[in-house]
Amino acid sequence: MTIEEDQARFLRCIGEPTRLGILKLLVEGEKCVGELASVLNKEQSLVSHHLRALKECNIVKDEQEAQKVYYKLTDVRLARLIIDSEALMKELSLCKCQEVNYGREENQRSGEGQICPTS
Amino acid sequence: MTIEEDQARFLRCIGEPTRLGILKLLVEGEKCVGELASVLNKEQSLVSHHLRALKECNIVKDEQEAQKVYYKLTDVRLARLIIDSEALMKELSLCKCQEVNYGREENQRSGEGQICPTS
DNA sequence: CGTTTATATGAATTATAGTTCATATATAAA
DNA sequence: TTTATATATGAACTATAATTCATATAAACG
Repeated sequence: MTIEEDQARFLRCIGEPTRLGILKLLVEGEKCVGELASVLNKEQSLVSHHLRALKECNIVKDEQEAQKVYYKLTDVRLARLIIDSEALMKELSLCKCQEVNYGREENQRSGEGQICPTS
Repeated sequence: MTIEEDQARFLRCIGEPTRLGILKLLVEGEKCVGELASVLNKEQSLVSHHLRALKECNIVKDEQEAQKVYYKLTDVRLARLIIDSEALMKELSLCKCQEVNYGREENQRSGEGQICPTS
């Protein structure tokens, strides 16, 4: 089991339309299953299946309160990931030819090709 | 076609083990197909298929140079996304019960539940 | 208790995606 | 102008995942 397999599972878990819908609602605050289903206009069982998938990836956690079960994000940084990836996706689909300053390996000058530019 | 569908496609495109392997190599600098295939120890045609998928999502772009075709990330921020999501995934899988300070909607006090805490 | 409300689950179906293999294309080199 | 090298492609196969439906569980309420 490689790190890429784990990371892929994690990203694919987030990368499903209905689950993204759920997660974006949970960014605003915790919600119960029925609430999610009705807002998203999806079947309760479908939402339940998706919540289970999210829970298995530790992306959400649940808490029972009377009959209802409330779900919330396990970590605030998930909200960032969701929001940032949406923004990035939008930009990339608009601008297919945005330049990146990595050089060919043999041509790299120092300072280029760094992963996290100080901005 | 909703924004969640687009975003899901984008995240799923990144969220595949071999493509993540490719992308992590491209974070270091551009590479040609054969180079990627040999480092990853995968068939050339498989890598080629995956590169096409990445290209269709505007995640990578290619540039021919003699017989070789070099691929690179379209945007530096993709490196950030890949690195940050790996870090987050690792933390979440270690710590399944990390608290997040969103309140139930009806219980939210001002300042809680904000998306991007100033940190 | 029986009934309503809320959620979960499993099996069956359908849809989507990854992989392999054979082969096509295209540039460069002999 | 044939041969070698590098990459792309399409079809067939296989694997994985999403959706639906029927039903199970479980708490609350009359």
